[in-house]
Amino acid sequence: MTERRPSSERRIEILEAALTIFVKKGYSEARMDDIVHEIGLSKGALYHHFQGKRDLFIALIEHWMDQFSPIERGGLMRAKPSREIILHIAKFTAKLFKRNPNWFLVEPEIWAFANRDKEIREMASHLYASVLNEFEVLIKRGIEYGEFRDVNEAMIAMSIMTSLHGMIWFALFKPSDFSLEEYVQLNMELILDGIAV
Amino acid sequence: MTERRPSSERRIEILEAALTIFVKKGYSEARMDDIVHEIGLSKGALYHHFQGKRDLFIALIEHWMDQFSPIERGGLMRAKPSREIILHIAKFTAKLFKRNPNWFLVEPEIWAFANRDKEIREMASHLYASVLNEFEVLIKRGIEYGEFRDVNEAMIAMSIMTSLHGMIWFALFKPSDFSLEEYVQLNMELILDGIAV
DNA sequence: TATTACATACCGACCAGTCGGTATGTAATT
DNA sequence: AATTACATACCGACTGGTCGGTATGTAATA
Repeated sequence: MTERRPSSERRIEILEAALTIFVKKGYSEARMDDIVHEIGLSKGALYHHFQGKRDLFIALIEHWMDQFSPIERGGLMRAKPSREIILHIAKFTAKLFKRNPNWFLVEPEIWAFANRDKEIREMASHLYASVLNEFEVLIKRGIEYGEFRDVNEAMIAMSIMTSLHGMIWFALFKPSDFSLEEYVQLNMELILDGIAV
Repeated sequence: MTERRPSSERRIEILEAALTIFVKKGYSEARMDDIVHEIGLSKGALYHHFQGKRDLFIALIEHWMDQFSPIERGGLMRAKPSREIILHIAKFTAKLFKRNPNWFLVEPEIWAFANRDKEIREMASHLYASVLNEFEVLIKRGIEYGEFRDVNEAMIAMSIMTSLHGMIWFALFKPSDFSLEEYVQLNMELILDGIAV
């Protein structure tokens, strides 16, 4: 029998295994047995910690959203110009991606699920809204301080988020022309230069 | 019994039904019976025209890629500046999206499949490479004619494609701040202004 | 000794794919 | 213009493996 561990720890371990499997095979093709096998646990154990597959996936999304909260705090240095903060967030995100691509590669899976599940769609909507809002605030601030032109901040926030999402496409189809960091960096500068006064 | 129709017609009818179902439920959750039910056909008929589910999906991707070939010819007016052509393609794409969102909403499904199926990944890679190439050519041309600064054309091409992909996110999470057309238009102008001399 | 963390054996709904058969063409032969 | 021969389009009951979930047990821990 596997070493016993407190539920709080084991849950996280399961969630991480689930992430790996869900990314590799996709939600529907992922087997509960695969996940359990990944950590040498039993099905009974899995169902002891989670109610079922959907429940596990929702827990995973919650866990996933927590992992991204550091980004929200990426704007620690409130003193600096918005441009610097946004570039920092972008660089930080790219680094995060390099270290753990799976956190990003689940996203299409979440999208797909959101498309047919209202609750999950609302969860995702909520997250994206808060990310967008953070960028909007930064841009608004930049406009007020005469750093940016008087642009539509919601639009620019979306452009930024879309660019960051481009990383996922990048990871899937691996274009060889340039590196991920270059892409994020240059793309972000393109946007920021575009709205500079 | 359903009216008999030549294979060429019936295949397309099935592919269109498959598109609807795959978008609504996702590949794995889509049932062959769902597809067949959509057009009032029998399972036997479906398996007469296609070898299986995966085969059907591959055929769908091929059909899907054909639908996008007009985009490649969106740059008919070779005389005009690249900026105009690119804006035109973007507008055209947005219009296409409005008219038939399903053609775009399968894309996450294709991505997800590409992630676990080499053949499909290569098909998708090939398409994206050709789309990227078209934009690259346009940008290179713009640089040569002194329309754009001396930028990395591969990078900008990716920025453009990423922005267009943002439409999918848009359709899924429907932000209320502005319309799809506005997003595409403004986003594209942002990029093009950014690389203008 | 009650509870928590796990294991094992098992269930049964579900669904891709099969297959024997029918119906409707179409083109050569008489 | 029948008749024969073959091809294409379609039907739907059936099956067999798969996999999410459950029932029941046991060992560790508090």
